[in-house]
Amino acid sequence: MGTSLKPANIEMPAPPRPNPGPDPRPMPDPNHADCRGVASVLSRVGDKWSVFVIMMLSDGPKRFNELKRMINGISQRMLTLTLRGLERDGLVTRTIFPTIPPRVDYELTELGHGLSRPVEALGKWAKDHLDRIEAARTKFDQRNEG
Amino acid sequence: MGTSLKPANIEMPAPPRPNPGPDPRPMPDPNHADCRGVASVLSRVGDKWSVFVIMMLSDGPKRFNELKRMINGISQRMLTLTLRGLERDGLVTRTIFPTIPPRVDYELTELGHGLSRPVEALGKWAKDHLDRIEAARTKFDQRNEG
DNA sequence: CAGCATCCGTGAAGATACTG
DNA sequence: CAGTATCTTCACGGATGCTG
Repeated sequence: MGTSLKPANIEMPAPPRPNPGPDPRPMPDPNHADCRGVASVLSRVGDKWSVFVIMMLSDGPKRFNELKRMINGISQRMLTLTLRGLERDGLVTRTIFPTIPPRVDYELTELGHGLSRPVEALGKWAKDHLDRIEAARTKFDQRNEG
Repeated sequence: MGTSLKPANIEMPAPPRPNPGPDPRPMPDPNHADCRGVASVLSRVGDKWSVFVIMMLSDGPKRFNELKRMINGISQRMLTLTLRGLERDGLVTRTIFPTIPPRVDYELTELGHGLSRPVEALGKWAKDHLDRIEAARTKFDQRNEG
């Protein structure tokens, strides 16, 4: 199917872009291969439970139920899965003390602490601009709903 | 169901925590109310498509299909939803040019540009430590699978 | 206390087709 | 070109019960 290739009515001159030059952009990393991997790391950050756990652990090791209490709303299942994920990524260590009852401490690794910095920066930004974002949301919802 | 409250075998003295003091931690923000809102912002960052779009838009406005091409793998539906979400949060603007064929430009707002900075910091961290993380993953998987 | 196994409901995401 | 609408799928997450 030709899908019409009429030379008429094609690409409009419509809006004069401020930047029509020959690609003068910095483009820090056009490498598509990296994106995949980076995305997997970012998705971990996007996981709200992971972020909370990292936050909670940023000031020292914690026990399982200690974390569960602090986060307040997470199910045991999710906490387990979250911790496993973080452990898998080398972001937290899991230390078992063979006492009775058993005790397990979770602690951020060097890598985990490193991650906590940009995450906290992001969290700070989020906190600082939260009101503006929520305002935008309300406004948008009103427009779209009224 | 007493679940046993024998004074014996209770809380162990097991591991001498380096920090058993009366909570000398900084605790930047114990406010639980904020967490909810912050989480909603973080979840947006965690959404891989949102991050990609923000990245793509960080160097100037783009059209719908332009973004679709650049991201390569996103469905039209997801791109639409992602852009709607970003627009709702006041992170991107949507400008319609009533030409034929129609043209819509998406551009980061001031807020969106502000967000792109910590996001890129996070992306940089992810890229820098990607190999270490992937190594940890492989190692973990081997342990758990072998 | 810490954690796994299981079941099940919800909704997020892809594919496809149609409209302005 | 830039969407909307619909259908289907399936992974995420909660609840529950059991083990070491």
